[in-house]
Amino acid sequence: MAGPTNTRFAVAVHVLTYLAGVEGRAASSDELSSSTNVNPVYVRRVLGPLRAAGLVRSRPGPHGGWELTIDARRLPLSRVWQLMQDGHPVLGLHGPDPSCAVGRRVQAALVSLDSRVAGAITAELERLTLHDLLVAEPSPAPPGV
Amino acid sequence: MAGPTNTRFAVAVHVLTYLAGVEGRAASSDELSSSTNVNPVYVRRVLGPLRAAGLVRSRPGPHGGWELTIDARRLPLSRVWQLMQDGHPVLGLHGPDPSCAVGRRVQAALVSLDSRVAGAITAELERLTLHDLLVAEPSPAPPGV
DNA sequence: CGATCTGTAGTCAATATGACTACGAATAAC
DNA sequence: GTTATTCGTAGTCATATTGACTACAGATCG
Repeated sequence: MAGPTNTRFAVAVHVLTYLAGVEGRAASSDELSSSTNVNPVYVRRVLGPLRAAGLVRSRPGPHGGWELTIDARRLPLSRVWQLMQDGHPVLGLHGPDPSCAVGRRVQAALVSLDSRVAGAITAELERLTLHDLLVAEPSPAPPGV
Repeated sequence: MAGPTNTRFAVAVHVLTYLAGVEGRAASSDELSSSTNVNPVYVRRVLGPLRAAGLVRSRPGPHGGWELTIDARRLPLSRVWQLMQDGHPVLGLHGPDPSCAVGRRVQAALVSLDSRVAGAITAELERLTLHDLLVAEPSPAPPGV
């Protein structure tokens, strides 16, 4: 189980925090790209679901870009996680032999377990809002950069 | 965040449940392969860490194979999960621009969040033992197989 | 010895992930 | 209107992960 190689949640949190920090003006996907170090197209693709959920707004054209449309204090990270997870299973599932009773039982148990684990993650992330990240203790700048 | 494509935990749980069900004799990786529907080599690779942790034992030769060496009632699934996870992050991380303060702050927050999420998952899985899977309500056989 | 099984290296195909190019459509400034 | 900016999205490509599969050495039992 080498961890997920998927950075969507991390990028989403990063971008939202960034937007919360520059409240008042819009930030382009190019600007967000520089801070996150991922491709601007990828930024736009990650932000798509967040816009659909009403967390951010985007506008094309000069002085366009992305803006937060929700109070950072009222945005728990669980919301972001759920939007990025989009119902996908947390625990990987296999495809056991359907004619094996043990296989069917384990499979059913794993599916139900997955919901519970997703719930546990949600509950844990519920306790932290975007605003908490904004006021978090800043890390020191790395030396020699 | 398309879920993990990794089935190690699922296979491990499946195999352990299977072994708990045939207590008394050893099951070969070929037999386990049939039930789980994964390659026998993969089964052996998944079981490696579980053996190292003392959950199972293996013996080569005729009538050899794998045996559970621990009471299923005393084996919480969290143990299995931790062994398969092996310290890997649960939330994917990105590599933000180190010269950006927001980036550093978010990065640090995500790392700490990851521990908390892993802890939440562990706590949830702690509540279920291998034995609970053994006595779980069996699913009905799928029709037409 | 010979059959059976594990242990492990190594190859391969399928899939996931993101970087990147490209271009159309929307918007603002002039 | 014209031009510059920025989003929206399709599509390609390199890389990494995953797990199937082959192969074979070593252990064990009859």
